[in-house]
Amino acid sequence: MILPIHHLVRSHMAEAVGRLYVIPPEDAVIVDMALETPPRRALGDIAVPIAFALARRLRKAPRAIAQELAAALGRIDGIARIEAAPNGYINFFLDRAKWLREWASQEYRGFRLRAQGAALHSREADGHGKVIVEHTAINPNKAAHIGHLRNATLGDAFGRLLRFQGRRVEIQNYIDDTGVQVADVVVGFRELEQKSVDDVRELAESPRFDYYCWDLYARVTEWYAGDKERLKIRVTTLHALEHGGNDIATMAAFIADRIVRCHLRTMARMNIGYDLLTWEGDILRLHFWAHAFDFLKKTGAVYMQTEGKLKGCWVMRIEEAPAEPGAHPNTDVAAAEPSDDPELQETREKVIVRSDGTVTYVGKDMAYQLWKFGLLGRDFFYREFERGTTRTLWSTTSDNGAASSKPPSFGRASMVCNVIDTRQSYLQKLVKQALAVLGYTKEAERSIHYSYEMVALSHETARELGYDTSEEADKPFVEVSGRKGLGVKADDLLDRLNDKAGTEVARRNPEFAPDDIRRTAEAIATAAVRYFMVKFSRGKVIAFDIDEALSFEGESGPYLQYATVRANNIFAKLKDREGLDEAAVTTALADAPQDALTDGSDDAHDLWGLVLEAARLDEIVDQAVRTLELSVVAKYAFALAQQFNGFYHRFPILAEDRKDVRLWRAAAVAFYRDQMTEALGLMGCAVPERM
RNA sequence: GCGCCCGUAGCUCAGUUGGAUAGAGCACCGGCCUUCUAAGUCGGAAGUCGCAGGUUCGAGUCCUGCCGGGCGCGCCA
Repeated sequence: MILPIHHLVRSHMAEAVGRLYVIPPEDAVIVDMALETPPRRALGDIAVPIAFALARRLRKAPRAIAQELAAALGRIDGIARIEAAPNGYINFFLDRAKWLREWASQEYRGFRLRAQGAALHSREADGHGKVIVEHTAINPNKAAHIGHLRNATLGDAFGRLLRFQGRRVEIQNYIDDTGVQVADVVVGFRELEQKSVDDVRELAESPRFDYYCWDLYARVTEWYAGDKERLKIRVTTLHALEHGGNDIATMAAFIADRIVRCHLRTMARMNIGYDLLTWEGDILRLHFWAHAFDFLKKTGAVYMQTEGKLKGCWVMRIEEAPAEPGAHPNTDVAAAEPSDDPELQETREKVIVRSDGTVTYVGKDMAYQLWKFGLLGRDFFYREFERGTTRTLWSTTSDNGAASSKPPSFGRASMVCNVIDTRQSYLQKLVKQALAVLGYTKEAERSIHYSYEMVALSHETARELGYDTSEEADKPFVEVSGRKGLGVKADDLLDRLNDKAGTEVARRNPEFAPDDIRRTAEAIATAAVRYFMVKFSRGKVIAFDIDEALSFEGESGPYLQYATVRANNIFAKLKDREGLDEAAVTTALADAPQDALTDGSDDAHDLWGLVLEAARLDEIVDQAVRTLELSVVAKYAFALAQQFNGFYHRFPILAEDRKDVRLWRAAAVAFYRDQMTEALGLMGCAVPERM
């Protein structure tokens, strides 16, 4: 695709700049050389604005520099022409026929796309090893809601992008099975419903056990609010849970297991899967924290506070944000000088171990993060949790007896991405800092908090769900609260989308069997949700509106699918009516005249424009990974689909009489279809055969 | 108080490491189905890019200050 060509252009430019102006390759002007895509094909395919950067240094007009460089570049294989634009850009025109022949060829399809990405990235020193992406991490005490869908969709897609780039990826789902939320549901069953472990087992056989717990959890929250004394029961439950070996712990373990299975089913509907479930209970039982604690104590990263409010706690000093060099001259002084204000002093210490000896949440997270990098010196045992058709889901275990003798290698990553909403930024920063304090600066750098904003509800949707929104009338959206049972359950949303898509599919395809309708509707529903979740930038609060999410029109997943199905239909018809398959089309390109691509007409530019845009997928993925911004993939795919639809309406293929024109158009569509399918795949969306 | 994020068309949002004429979707108005699926397409109307300075050949984008909104800063998780 386009990145290898970028590489080619870059290296030739660097050579020419070095030769003409005696500038070494490590100079910033060459290292930071930007490549752009000109706004119109008539202007070129790749633009280099380097003459602007050189203008000041050389005391010369950008235009003159561009002209000198363009002349100095000479011939480059795969580049048809190089032009200095009057405004100072250097524009490269690709050899259209050469590249389209290559990209549309059968050999280029499928695995070669990935192989190329892999080859490219092996050149990068960084990120050689495995990348762990942790996402989902839903408390296993109730059904998943739309907020969880945003997390899982982002995490899953991010993992797919990394794999596309040829990196090794391990997807982990962290299960907090010993936390307050699970304890609360246990309290609900025992105190509010007087249920035994066996009663709960029986109840879990009914469908949608997760929905049952959703309501129960909301009731428990209310029950606590009714009498604060009742919170003591939560504390004793929590202790029993952490201790293990009792009825409470048995019930909690059972609930967590069943709810996790519910979550896995929900996520499977979204094409989301995992490599490993990591259970907090296992971290506890295998004493990961004790090891991490020794480590932190030895290095002095945490120390016992002997006076003040935090007396008796093990604390970590919190580093103030380091001053940007030259940003604020005063900041360095302020940071270096210890404050005399005792209040301020205290805010700079974070409790890691409480005075009663129990470890805080962030402490456990530090131990977990150390394990992810293979720095803890301890490991879990592993067991198979579920065997799927394409991959086996593994789970940690602390029970050596239940462990598999030959598990794959987990952990020991060279980079770790934690997909967690932005409200946990502070804590994630602490985890990162702990690594740095321990001397693992490289690992600290490669601890990435993939943060994103929350999903709220639009006022209309909140009202539709029957919630009183008068309290938040002045806010632009209504916050989701799992505690109050407020929110849209993921499965409910998917059910509604399935129904709606099913109706539409049945209407358009009367010949479909019920099974075809169901399968197609599921693919459409999934694409609708997934696209909706990635199309916004991660830093934006989504005010979830049910009608907007249910829409199959405009900028939506189904639009992208539709624009791909159409392309496939062309080839289906070509084969049906004329027995002409894609391989025949692409081989015939070898000696087809190139006028349709290169005669300088608007039609030729439009044809090539579709091809070039489709070729940019690898560039877009690169940008998305670099900026942790998946919406660029969504926006790119949508724009590409729009471009194709415009092409589709203007340029017939089946009804085109000119043989060569027809061939080039078909080749362009084939390549577009491959790239679009790949792009949709990166977002976890399938392309139905018909829709 | 401190830290992070957001502010672009009526609404919801794009706008790449600063670069060629600020773009989409929805909603609104008007065309296009004997033609490769109208979940589509073409056209129209709609913007002091929150405000004020600054840096630059060039600022929606970078810097400073302010205004408005969100989130975080616990011996909760």
